[in-house]
Amino acid sequence: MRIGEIAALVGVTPRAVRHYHQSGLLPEPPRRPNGYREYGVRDAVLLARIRRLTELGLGLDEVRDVLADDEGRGLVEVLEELAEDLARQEAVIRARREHLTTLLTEARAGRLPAEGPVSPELAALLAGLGELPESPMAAKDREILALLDVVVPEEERARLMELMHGAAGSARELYALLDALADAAPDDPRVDGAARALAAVLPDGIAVELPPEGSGGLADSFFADLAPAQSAAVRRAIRLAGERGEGNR
Amino acid sequence: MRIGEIAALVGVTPRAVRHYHQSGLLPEPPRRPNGYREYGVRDAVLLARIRRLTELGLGLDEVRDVLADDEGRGLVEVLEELAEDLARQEAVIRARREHLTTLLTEARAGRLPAEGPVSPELAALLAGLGELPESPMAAKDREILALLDVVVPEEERARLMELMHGAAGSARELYALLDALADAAPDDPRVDGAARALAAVLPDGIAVELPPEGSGGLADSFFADLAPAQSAAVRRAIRLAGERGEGNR
DNA sequence: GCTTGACCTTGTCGCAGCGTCAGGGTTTCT
DNA sequence: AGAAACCCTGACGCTGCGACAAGGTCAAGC
Repeated sequence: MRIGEIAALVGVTPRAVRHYHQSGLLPEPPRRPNGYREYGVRDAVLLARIRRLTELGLGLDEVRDVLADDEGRGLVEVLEELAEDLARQEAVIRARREHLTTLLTEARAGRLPAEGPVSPELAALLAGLGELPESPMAAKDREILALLDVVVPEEERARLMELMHGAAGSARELYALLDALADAAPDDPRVDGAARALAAVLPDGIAVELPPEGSGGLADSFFADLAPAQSAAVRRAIRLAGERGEGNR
Repeated sequence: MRIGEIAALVGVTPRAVRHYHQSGLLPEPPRRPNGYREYGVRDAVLLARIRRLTELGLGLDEVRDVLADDEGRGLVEVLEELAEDLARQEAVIRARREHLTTLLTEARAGRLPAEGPVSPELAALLAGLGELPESPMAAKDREILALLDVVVPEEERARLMELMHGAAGSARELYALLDALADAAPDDPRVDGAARALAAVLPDGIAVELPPEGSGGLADSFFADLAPAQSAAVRRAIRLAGERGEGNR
């Protein structure tokens, strides 16, 4: 048989057969005078074995090991390992799939968050915020929330989103207050009002959960991303909430 | 933030971030005087989006498309496509896993066929053959059966194995008869007896199902792989069964 | 001042399992 | 005789980074 025949017979491509030769899985058969490879039954038998093993999901080097082993002792080990591997893979895929289907039903039912697919918790929060008037601050806030969604470890996500739900009611006014500060100076008289309003919805302990300022990292970048007056308002709000927390304790 | 910080924040490696730069997924941020990249909040937001999407299983170019699209229209399409893909993958993996677990229980229960993992049908047949005395012909037959197991399409496998089950009863004697011909000449008187015995268990129509001789391919290789007298016996057996089939019709 | 260690930079190779050219020769059918 | 269908070797491509190499930079401790 020539390479095309044996390949078709066993159900692989000629290229794959050559590849197996190259990687030493299948010995090179004798050549005809014209240089063509000439295969016999034992090659087909071996190739079929290779195919069965690769179809199970073994890598080529594992196949080589199993074939070399000659006695099924090693095979069982490899198969067990493979079974575990497949179990893991299936779990991953199923999780992805479930996530995906919920996302898809959400997306088809109404809107999907423009920030891309997010955790169910955050999706609920964003849906609760609903349709707010056009607001740069709101947009920024949604982005930050989506970022936190990735940053915060899963265990704490629920708690965090709980806190946010408390603030959701006054979201519209807070956004308006902060938007008004977009072009204001840091000592604008409206900064104080915005800070108080914001502090009212912040949880008491928030100051200690945040890394101190100036230590680099996300917090500083966050403030740098806001307009000066906005940044001042948020900073003051956090300080207020922090002092209130200490007073309570 | 420097690259290590943003990477840790979002939960990827610095290498991945650079890779996203290279492939245009994430714009290069400004550099500090020393050449370090300096990231801001918007980069983190974008990177988090990328991570969410890749975690769903999208490829990087799909991520790019989705991000460029800016409106979720394309996203839904991509997600649907991905969902189908995942469904297929899961099916494949589950099938593999089931096959694997049956194989493993078989292997642990007693023996697994030395030919490697085979279809359940063939496994049953081989188990039925049981422990035969040491026989080169038996070994060759098992190899050929394992080959056929891969060659024959799934629909016909059951039928084929049925036929083989009919012959399993007389397997021991047939192997002995053929083994005896290993070093015999093609005109050895024992060829005739072996041919008759073999023909008795062959199905009537077999001659027409086989490709004609000399047409190349598996059949010729098969005969070439046998000793001359063995090959003569098998050929004659097939002819006998064929004539008997015609006579009956 | 000097070293150490933890960062950062660019650039390159490697990986699994083949698919897919490119650039040639052979066989076979018409 | 020409076209179609095979075969050969050799080389690059693909995915999503990991893992070097061969440096520069910065903060801390001696």
